[in-house]
Amino acid sequence: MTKKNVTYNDIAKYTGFSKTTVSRYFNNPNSVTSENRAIISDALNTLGYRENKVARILASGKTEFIGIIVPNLYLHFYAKMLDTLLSTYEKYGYKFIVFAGNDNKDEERRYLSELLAYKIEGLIMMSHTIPSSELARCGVPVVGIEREDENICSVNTDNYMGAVQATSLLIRGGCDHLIHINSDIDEKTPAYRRIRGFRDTCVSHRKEHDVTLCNFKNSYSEDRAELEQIIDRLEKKYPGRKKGIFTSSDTYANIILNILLRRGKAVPSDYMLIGFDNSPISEEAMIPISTIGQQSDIMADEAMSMLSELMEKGSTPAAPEHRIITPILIRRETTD
Amino acid sequence: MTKKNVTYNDIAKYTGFSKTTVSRYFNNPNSVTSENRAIISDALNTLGYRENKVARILASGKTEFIGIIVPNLYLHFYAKMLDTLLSTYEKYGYKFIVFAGNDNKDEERRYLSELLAYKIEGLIMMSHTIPSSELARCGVPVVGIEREDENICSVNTDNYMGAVQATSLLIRGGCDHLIHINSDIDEKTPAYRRIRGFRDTCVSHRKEHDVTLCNFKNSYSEDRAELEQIIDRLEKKYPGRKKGIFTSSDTYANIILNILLRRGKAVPSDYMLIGFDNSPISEEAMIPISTIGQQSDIMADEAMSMLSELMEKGSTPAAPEHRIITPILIRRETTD
DNA sequence: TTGTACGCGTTATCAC
DNA sequence: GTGATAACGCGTACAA
Repeated sequence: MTKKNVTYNDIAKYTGFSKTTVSRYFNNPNSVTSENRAIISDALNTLGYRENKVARILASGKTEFIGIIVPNLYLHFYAKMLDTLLSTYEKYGYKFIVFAGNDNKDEERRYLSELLAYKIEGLIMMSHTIPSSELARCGVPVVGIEREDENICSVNTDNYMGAVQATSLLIRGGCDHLIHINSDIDEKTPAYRRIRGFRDTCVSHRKEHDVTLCNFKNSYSEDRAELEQIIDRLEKKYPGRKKGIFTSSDTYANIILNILLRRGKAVPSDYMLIGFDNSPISEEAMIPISTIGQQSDIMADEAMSMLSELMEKGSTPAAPEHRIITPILIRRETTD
Repeated sequence: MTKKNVTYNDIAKYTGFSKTTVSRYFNNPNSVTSENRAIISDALNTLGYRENKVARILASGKTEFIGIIVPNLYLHFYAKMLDTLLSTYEKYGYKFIVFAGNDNKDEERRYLSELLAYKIEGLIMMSHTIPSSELARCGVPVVGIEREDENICSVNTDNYMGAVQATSLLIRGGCDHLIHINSDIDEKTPAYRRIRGFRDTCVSHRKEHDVTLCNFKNSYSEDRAELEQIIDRLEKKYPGRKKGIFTSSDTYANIILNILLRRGKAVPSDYMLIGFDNSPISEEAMIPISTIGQQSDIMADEAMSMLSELMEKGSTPAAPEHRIITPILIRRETTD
């Protein structure tokens, strides 16, 4: 945009061919003599041509844009997910316009309409604020990841199974009392199934258990203070019993681990501990923390393959398809 | 794109106005009667008009696109930086097309040319593979963040000052022997100045010191193994001396902390420890780790204000401007 | 194999 | 305040 843009027209004039031939040089090279291809190629170089995909979009109707809205990128899960999604460029060729909507519904609506104005061909939605009923009406294929997905296609971790695996591991480890700590989430979010998986497993094994829902602030000191109180209560209420704690995120598991170690508790003999996400902290903790690993590479790939299918078809499916990815149990030192 | 797109033409026919008036409704509303505005507004709703910015780009020449290439998003620094950059949408209105180039020069070149094809108005470059000499010739304003920046504008942390602060803290803490651990980086990268800052501070205080450059793999187990050996050597070489370790990243500081605690060393009395980045791990570690905090919010804002200035002017400045952001010393329990 | 003519949806420049 | 008309850069029938 600095100087004048070189266009097909310039190349055409310079070479004596028509714009059409220049266009064909790019889109259907075989229909141009190899000699003429060389001539055009030279002209492109000497004139310093730069392709303009914006014009191509207008003519062809294909933008090759996919919109992504993430809640944030300081939580490792979203960062990792976005990283993996961006890497699919090599395979699918779609370009990504990315927004981070910090849990603000109106902002995210603006992001969405901005994306639609740029004629994205598909949307990958990881934020929670806009209900799927609304997303389903936006006119482009949408795939949700780990969010409420009643009316849209989605890719989710098998949260229920993840919780079952985690809880079973604690039971096998000989814990007398099981605790699940989660934030106070909506029943419609996929992560809610972790609570169900925990409860069901405890019940079917006739294990004493608690579910504690907290109002986490995503601030280390505040969340730590809250978890300190929870540990206090547990110590008082169930003294001497071997406890197994399953948290909804590795971050909380790590905070609890730090609290326990500072109090001189033995992990895993007094307390067993398992988190969720396989985020770096789980591996880097003082005692490496067992966790449930979401397979973000597979999830990203499924999301993209699903989305590209939807974009091919053009029509939205009658019933939204939900793909469930089984998580992986990662056993480390807090349970073994 | 699902059905037929509603365009200005449709609105014009429906209302009896011309396309021009419809355009003015959006771009210069005051030049249209409020009654006619109402009529157009109704038509837009009933026909279900959706603006098409791609067409606007072609006509106006302004894409409002900024390209971002990050090396990856699993390192917290990049994720946080991207998060903050994306948030500037509220202030500047630019949309971001994002690529993650995994340290592959040819891939990143393709990303760059793809971005140029979409007529980005500016580029924010956080990857290291493409030399700034090449970036300077790409035809759009470029701002680099924490990378080699000889020929481009940039925003960097004052790495030298950060290292001076960190080293001084260790010295004030009474350490006898100082160690700096870094990866084997190029002298041209901003982070190299951490090494200089460490050395200069040690020399001016006449402190015994070592600089150890490692070949880190970004794998916990491998890096931990390497750091174990380094601690072994230190223990043998300088037994009984109080050691102060300054690492180039919080991740390494945390690994070292874990190693030391497992070996029964006392932190901060036997060893003092300070990292770099103020990443979550520094706060979440068993003993909260002192660190040098890069002010990523300020850096992102400077990068954007700089880039928007460059984009306004249109011309590249004769000499690239380098903005330096002073980092913040964060004192936690590994030094106090 | 190559060229002509038109369309994509908007903005800009004139007129009125 | 409003309307023709020509760009913007490229793709694509259709014709040659």
